[in-house]
Amino acid sequence: MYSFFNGLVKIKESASHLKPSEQKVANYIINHPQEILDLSISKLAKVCKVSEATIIRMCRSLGFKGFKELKLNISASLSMNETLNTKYEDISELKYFTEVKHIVDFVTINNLKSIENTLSIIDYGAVEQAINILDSARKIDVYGVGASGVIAIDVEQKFARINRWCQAYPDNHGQLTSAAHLTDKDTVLAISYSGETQEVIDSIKIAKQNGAKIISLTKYGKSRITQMADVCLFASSLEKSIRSGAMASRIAQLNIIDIIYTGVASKNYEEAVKYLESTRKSIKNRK
Amino acid sequence: MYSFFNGLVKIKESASHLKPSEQKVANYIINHPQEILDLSISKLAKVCKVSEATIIRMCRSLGFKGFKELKLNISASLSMNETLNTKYEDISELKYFTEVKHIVDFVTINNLKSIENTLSIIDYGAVEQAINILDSARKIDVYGVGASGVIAIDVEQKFARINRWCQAYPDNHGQLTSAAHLTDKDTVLAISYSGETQEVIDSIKIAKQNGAKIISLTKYGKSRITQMADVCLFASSLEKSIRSGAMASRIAQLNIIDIIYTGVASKNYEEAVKYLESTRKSIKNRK
DNA sequence: CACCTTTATGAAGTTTTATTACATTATTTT
DNA sequence: AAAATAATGTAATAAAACTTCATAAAGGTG
Repeated sequence: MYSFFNGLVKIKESASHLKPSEQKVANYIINHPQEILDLSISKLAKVCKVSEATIIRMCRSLGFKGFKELKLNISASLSMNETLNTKYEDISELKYFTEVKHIVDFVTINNLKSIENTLSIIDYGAVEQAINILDSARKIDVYGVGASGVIAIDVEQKFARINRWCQAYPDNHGQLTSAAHLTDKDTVLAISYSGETQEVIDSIKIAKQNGAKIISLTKYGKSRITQMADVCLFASSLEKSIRSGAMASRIAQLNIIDIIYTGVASKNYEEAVKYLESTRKSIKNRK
Repeated sequence: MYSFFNGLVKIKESASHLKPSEQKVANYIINHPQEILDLSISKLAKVCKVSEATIIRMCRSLGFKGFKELKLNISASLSMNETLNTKYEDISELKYFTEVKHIVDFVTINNLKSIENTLSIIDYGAVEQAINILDSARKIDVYGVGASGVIAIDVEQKFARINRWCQAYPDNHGQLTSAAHLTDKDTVLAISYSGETQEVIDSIKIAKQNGAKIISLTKYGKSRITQMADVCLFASSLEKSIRSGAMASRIAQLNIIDIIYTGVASKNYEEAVKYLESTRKSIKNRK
């Protein structure tokens, strides 16, 4: 059975155990993987200055049935890398699009990439801490204005489903009022892409004075909010242009929210399933 | 440059435009992509009961140089799917997780997949229509309750950035009131994952009576809302368990929202850039 | 250090696979 | 129903992959 185990990686790993002339071929492949796909054995033999038989032998040494299988594997490897490495830059600006399909690709790639990038900078320790803090909180306040306010509301809804006391405050007045009443048993989830939103900063200052724990969710990097937070969560910061208005970062932030929500729910598995089930039923009956 | 149109998708898309005997081959490939990689032209011809020449012609019709290129492409497609397909089924239920990393993977893969799946069922024509309708609307009403209400608010914020009159109504009362005032120059964007939310149905009924256009955003498939809508947009319906509470579909819906928003913004490129710029400035000054 | 053994490589031939050119059959049009 | 056009298949050709066997290089042994 054909396996997708990254052909190129396999070659790189095993190259040193090959015979000298086989190594010549392996190295050529490592350096020109894309080109190989267009080359026949005889041409490749010529470029590498080895015989065709050597190439076949190399394929076998690497565990492939033959040259064809090697090529298929390399093609698969390349596509896998490509999938994960698409040039994010190329598409981060709003353009004048002539085709709907281009818009779809533009937006979708941005969103997919932002989730992937967020994943690449994730700090598992911080996620775990955040989950624990939220899990043991008496009340969870969620602060965020503008686009982050939408996320805050999403958090409130999610935690409501598993019967947690969680309230979103998308406006400064509500934030300040609530922060004033918090205790050391409570937690604030502060959402701000820039990490510099004044309203949120003012509010968590008060929350902190009252002993509440602060969890921040911002773009990657130091900011006034991260400096005040007990635990910092980050969403991809690669989005360059607010001009694009695409706000892919928001989707990455939601992904993080989903993660910590799932973490809390899973820590209380039995209970969570029960609540989710009754939430589901009560929504269904409304129809 | 990265393209979503990997070999298999290309085949699926174009299969219907092929000549009958070529279709036989295309269908076989779609159903047994993995197997193709091990088959020679003559063997494939035999299984499909067509001539070898037909196969070559099909490859050309699909835009490949020949059979070899097609095979390489399929191999690449499969690996790409594999990269993103990792055990989707296995993880669609909330579990008791022992490792934070498992939670992160669980949630992230679900979210990535839901965007991907949404893309695979996208109807470009409908997207284009939706963009045109929204672009020319005097006022845009966005209806959605619960989780969809959060999305509705997101839409409002997005369109506000490019200076469109767009209002979210996450509650039934507001929806009904606004619907009563709509005209045939207006558009309603109706968001409901199930497509059966009573509040939304009631509201768009009134909007329709007043001549407003209806665009729906629901899970894939027929529903009461889609039947009333002029244009139907769909987000992946693969999410099996409401129990998971992960609501990956929401992220897929946001992706669709981003797409139509970007479409409208791009149709008015100069203007949009201007508004986005002034939005950015005014937010910045607040800090 | 000459001889043998083992290992590595290449040249030429064989088989398989892909592709082309042309013939035949079906389908449409007038 | 005949002519024109499109679709498909057959058989020949070209190209590629793979095998076999010969030869050369390296390494060890009496």
